[in-house]
Formats: sequence, structure tokens, C-alpha cells
Amino acid sequence: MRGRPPQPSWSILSSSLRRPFPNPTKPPSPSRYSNGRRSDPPPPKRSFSSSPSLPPPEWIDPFIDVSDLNGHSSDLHQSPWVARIAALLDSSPTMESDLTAFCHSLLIRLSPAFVSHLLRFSDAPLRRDPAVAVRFFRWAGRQRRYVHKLESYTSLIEILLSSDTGVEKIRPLVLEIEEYTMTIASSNSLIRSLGKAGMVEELLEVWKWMKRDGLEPSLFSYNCLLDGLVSSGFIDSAERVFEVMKAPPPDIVAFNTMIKGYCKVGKTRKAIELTREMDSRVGGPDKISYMTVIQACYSDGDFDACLRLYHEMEERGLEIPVHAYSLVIGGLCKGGKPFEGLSVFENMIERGCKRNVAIYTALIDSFAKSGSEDRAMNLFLRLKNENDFELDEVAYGVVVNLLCKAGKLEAAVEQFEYCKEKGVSINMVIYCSLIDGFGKVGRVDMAERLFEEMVNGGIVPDSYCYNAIIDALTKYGRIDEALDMFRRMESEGCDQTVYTYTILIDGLFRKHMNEEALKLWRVMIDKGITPTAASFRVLSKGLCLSGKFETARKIADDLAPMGVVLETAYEDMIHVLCKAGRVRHACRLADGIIERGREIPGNVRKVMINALRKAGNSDLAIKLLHSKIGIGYDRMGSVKRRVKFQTLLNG
DNA sequence: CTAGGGTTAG
Repeated sequence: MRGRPPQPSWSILSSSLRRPFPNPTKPPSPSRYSNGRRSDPPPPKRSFSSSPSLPPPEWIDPFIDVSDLNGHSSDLHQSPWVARIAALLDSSPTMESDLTAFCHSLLIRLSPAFVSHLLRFSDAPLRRDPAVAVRFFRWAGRQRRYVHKLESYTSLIEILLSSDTGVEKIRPLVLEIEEYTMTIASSNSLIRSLGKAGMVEELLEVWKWMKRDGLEPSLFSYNCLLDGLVSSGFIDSAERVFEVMKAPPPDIVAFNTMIKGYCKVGKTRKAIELTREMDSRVGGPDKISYMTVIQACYSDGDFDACLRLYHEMEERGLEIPVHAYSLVIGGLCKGGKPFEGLSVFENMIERGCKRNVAIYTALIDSFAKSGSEDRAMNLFLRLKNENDFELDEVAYGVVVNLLCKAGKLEAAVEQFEYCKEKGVSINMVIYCSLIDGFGKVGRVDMAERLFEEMVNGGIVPDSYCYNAIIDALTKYGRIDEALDMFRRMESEGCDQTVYTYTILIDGLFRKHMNEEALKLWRVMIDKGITPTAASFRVLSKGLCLSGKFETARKIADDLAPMGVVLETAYEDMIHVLCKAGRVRHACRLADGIIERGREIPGNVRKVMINALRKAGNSDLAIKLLHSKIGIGYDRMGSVKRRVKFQTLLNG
């Protein structure tokens, strides 16, 4: 539950949603104006003038009525003032005084509608520059006898929310709105933009004011509220709103918003249940409902569900977006089923969907990883010769990687050089595959050269790259240089991972630098890096083979309270000991497990039986096979004890 | 008279 925001105060919603707000009297206004809460501003009084000798300044409007000229009943043209004022709106420090001087010399004042218009329309420079918009808004507000329209507030807030302005700057603006009488359009606009920005507290304020002014939220209002709650992670609140929606009842958008909400918090099952409910309530899920849940299943790694949902979409005759195909095919590819992926892909083409590079890349990668390198390469070469596609760096990345993994370094370099020629950007991933590939076949010099070429090209290597080069150096005995790289990583601010440590610990043990290896393990633990089963396997192997299996056992014991999942730690150690022919030690370790009240798993017994047989001790092997050692119980006094391996060794 | 979904590599 870490990182989850606190639930907003529900009281506001529950009181206002359950019964209609009566709104008989308006609260006393804190406004400095005498006409109660602000609604539209008072009509500007033309009689006002600061100087009796001059005509009064004129309030200018954003539109001019030209209906008299052309005979149409109502024809509005934008006033030429709009462009002239807009030209003054820039980030210059004298913007305010320029505006004042301009208006003063031409005897004009900007009407509230004029200001609202400048804030609303996208051709005004204010859309791009929120800071200028705020300055203009504040300047206009200081004009004599001027009161902002509510729409100016909503437009300004929209501008601020679409930029990266901090929430703290927007909050006070929202609070100023309290004095206005809400309109359905303004409250909807606010609910939508506040919801998008995750300003749920403010959104609920607006909701309250809306109710206060006797406005019934529309379906649109409800849906924006739901979306706001959902995108801020308040799924419980959204759920309660959804449940009280009666008039209007939830529509397909409301359902889809809830589905998104459940998906967001990881409740994919609940989301799918909701799609079932849609059949009887809104005439069934649509393509967006399906897209949302397919996306969630994909993120969960539940690729079977992706495929099932896709089939459902087909049965219902829904239009299947390309992106749905991408997810389904991508899922099949990741799940190691490239042939099934290909068949869905063919369906997609039949239906006239546009092919894309991402899907091809996924297919190529999947074929390669499930052992059909030839097929993968053929597909790639076919695409390369077609002119419909520009293969990107990801596609080349996949191919370079597959060639490297197959040990075909010359072919990999060929593609790499081709990328350079054709201007396909060479990124870190491609370098990384090559470094790893050359390292794995022992051409450490090439791996090093590529690493330096990458760095000189301005790429800052990440942990994958460092791990690849460290692995190369380590595997071919250059442990000191590997350790140099390890330190370089640290000084460059690149995080060392559990893989980095695993590689080096393994390398150190290979060089019989047992103390250093153990020390490195401790450094890793101290840094708070969670060990993996593989990392412990490397450590325990090294320790066991150097006769320190007590130390290994103790470390495994220490890890358990850390909550590290090393279910197979002891089994791994027994494996290592058996493989090294130290069956006696393996037995002692197994007894240690028994002493802690655990059973020895069947596969571990099998390993021990095989080890005994290999060591030429087939008698003991058979005895173990037919005994209850490690799994059954002995009667010792009144206490149940599992039969120990000791009994085997004692004859 | 608005709103709800969005991928490929080490």
C-alpha cells in the first residue's frame, strides 16, 4: 500500500450525492461587492471617468456586431482590438505598464468578456505561456470597476493545468471561484481539468459549489469526477460514486472509467467482472473496455487472458484496433509462442489492419528466442528488402542480439555497420549486445574496444553495459580489470546490480580469492541489494567447494529473516556438494534442514541418490531410495523426529 | 455537447 494517496474526504460526496442539495438560501457573501455572490460582473458604467475633461474610457468587447451591415440577424466579427492587445502580451517585464499605457492613451478598458476571450482562444499567446496568462489576468483584474467573468477563471486554470505549473499555484485561484454562481459549463470544465490534474480536493469543492447553486451534475460531470478520482488512485471513492449513480445511470464511459481504475490498482479480475456486467446494463463492452483490460492483462503477464479477450472481441464483431493486435501478438511472442503470434498477425492483415514495425520486431525476437533463428533472420531480411518499412534501431537491436547470441559475431557487426551507414541510430542496447556477444566467445579485446567506442560516442553506459564488460573480463581471467570497471561504475554514478555482484563473486571464487568474494557479498548486502537465488547459488557453490559450507548455511539462515525468497538455497547447496562428490557434507547439510523441522524435497533426494551412485556407492543409493530418510518419522521418546541422513552414513 | 484505451530490444 506504499505510495497510495490518502482518500479524499468522502463526506462532501456522500451528503451531496445521496439527496439533492436543497439550496434554498445562498450563504452570506464575503465579497466586497454589494450584490451578493459574484455572478456575471456588473455591467460597466460608462459614466465613470477619472478626468472630467476627457470622454470616459470605453469598455471594449471581443466581438463587433456587423449584422446591420450585411442584413443577417446576428453576425459577429472579432474586434480588431483583440489582435492589438494580444500583440502586447509577451514575457517582457514591462508588459503590465505597456498595457496600462496603451489603454490609457486610447481611452479604453478591457471588458470581462474581452479578457475571457483572450484567455480562451488558442491563437492568443497566453496558451503557450502560463506565466504571462497569470500576469495578464491579474493586470486585468486591477482595472477600475472590473470583475472577472467566471469563464476567465476556468480558462486560466485550464491553461495552468495543461502546463507544468505546480498545484500550489492553482489552488488559490480555485478558491477565488467560491464567490461565483456556478454554471454547468464552468463546473464541468473545472471538474474535468482538476480531475485530470489529480486535484481531487479542489474538484470536490467545485462539486459542492455546483450542488450549492442548484445544478444537477450531468453524466459528463459524473464521468469527469470518476476519471479524476480514478486517475489519482482513489478507486474506493470512485466505486462509491459509481454505485450511487442512478439518475443519470452510468453509461459505457462510466463503466470504462471504472474498468481503468480497477486495472490501475492491479485488480484486473474485478475489471473483467465489470465488463461482464456491461452486457445487461449498457449493451456490452466496447472496444475501449476490451483495450483497457487487454492492456492490464498484458502488463500482468497474463498473455492467455489477452488472447481470450481478443477472441471475445472477434466473436462480438467489434472493431479491433491495431494496438489490440500489438498487445495480443506481443503477448504470444513474449510467451514463447511465435507461431501463434504469426497466425494472429495473418488475421490482422486479412482484416486490412496496417502492419507495423513493432509487431514484426516482436515476432523476429520471439522466433529467435524459441530457437528458430533461421525463420527470424528470414523474416528480417524480407522486411529489409521491402520498401514499405523503415526498420528502426529496435528492430536492428533484436537482430544484432540474435546474431550475437548465436555466436555469429561477423554477421552481427555487418548489421551494425549497415546501421551506421544508413543513419539508423546506434544506441546503448546494440552496443551492449555486441559487447556481451564478443565477451561470451572470448574476444575480450573487441568487447573492450566497443565499450570505449560507445563511451567516446557520448553514450553513458548503464548497468547492463558494465555487467557485460565485467562479465567478459571476469570469464577470461582478467579479474583485476573487472574490479577496475566495478569501481569505474561507482565513480560514474552507475548503480551496481545484483548481477554485477554475482558476476564478480563468481569470478573471484574461480581465482580462489575466497575472502574477497565473501567480502563482496557482504558489501552487496550492506548496500541493501536483494540477493537472488542465482547470486546465492554462486556464493554457496564457492563456499561449499572451499569447504566452508557452514558459513554458506549460516548466510542462508541470515537471509530468511530479510524476507529474501531463497526457497531453494539449501537444495542448491546440496546439489553443489553432490556434484563435487562430497556426499558426506551434503548429508550433514540435509540433516541441518531436518533439524529445522523441514522435509527434504523429492528432487533433492533424487540428486543425492544419483550422487551416491556416481560415487560408486550404489548400496547406499538403493538404501536411500527405499528408506524414509528425509521424509518419514522416527519415534524417539514422545517427540516425532524425521529420519536423518546420519543413519545412512552410520550404516 | 463535452469524456473512456495505447506497444517492439540488451
